[in-house]
Amino acid sequence: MDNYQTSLDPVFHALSDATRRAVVQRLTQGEASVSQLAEPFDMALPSFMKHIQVLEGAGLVTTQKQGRVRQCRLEAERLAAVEAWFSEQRRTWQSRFEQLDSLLTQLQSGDRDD
Amino acid sequence: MDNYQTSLDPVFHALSDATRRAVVQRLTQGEASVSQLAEPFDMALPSFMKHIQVLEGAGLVTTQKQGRVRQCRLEAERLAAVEAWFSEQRRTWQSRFEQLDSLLTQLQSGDRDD
DNA sequence: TTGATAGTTATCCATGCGGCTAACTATATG
DNA sequence: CATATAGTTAGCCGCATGGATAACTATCAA
Repeated sequence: MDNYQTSLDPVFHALSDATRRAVVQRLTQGEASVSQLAEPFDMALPSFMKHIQVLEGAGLVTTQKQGRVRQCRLEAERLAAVEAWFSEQRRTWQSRFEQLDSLLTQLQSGDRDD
Repeated sequence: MDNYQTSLDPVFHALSDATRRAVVQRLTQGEASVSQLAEPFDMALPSFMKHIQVLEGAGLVTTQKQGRVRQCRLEAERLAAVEAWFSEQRRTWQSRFEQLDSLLTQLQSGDRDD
């Protein structure tokens, strides 16, 4: 229950690069081959391949070779796992915020004791 | 509208480290000084300070010096901005998924034409 | 079978990152 | 004033990252 936190390291790292985020974004629309994914980027193929490998290592993308073509697809559950981390943070932060808010309301109503 | 994507780089990078995520998590509960934040970690202070600086550089945390103490607080809007990126991805992915689903349903109903 | 296509492997390079120590500044406090 | 406390600054180190090129393998098409 705490352990999954550790595995977030590579996922966040994978998403910390604009090229890789663009690839993820592209893959939300459906599968694509490596060269299809690489096409928009002014980058040598081996360099681009590293990005794919980082995404794959993070579990955000899975790939499969069909003939000489490697198809890539998004692992949406992994994205969802990261979203869950944010929800958790927001939950704590919001509950504190609401406590502060109600405290402030109390203080204000106590102020005007005319 | 596309530009904010670029600024996500440092935020994701900041969150790609377990120490920094733990700091964020701690700060959801309220402000804290640098040494209070550093206490759980077996790390020299200057090393820890770098983490705070990374978080600050990403806009996830703001700090303010009161006397010799530096207070840190979470910038929740920044967290929310990242959450928004995920929602965007999920939105695209889900709509594609629903299309595939309805397509599949159509094919199945076409199958049993007895 | 001869190309062209799609990746892969190997190697190199500059820069950045996450840790450290040592030495310093500035503020409380006895 | 003297000393402890809370950060800060500077510099070092090893390793990872993101880019490149060159040369290779494997598959598809004419």
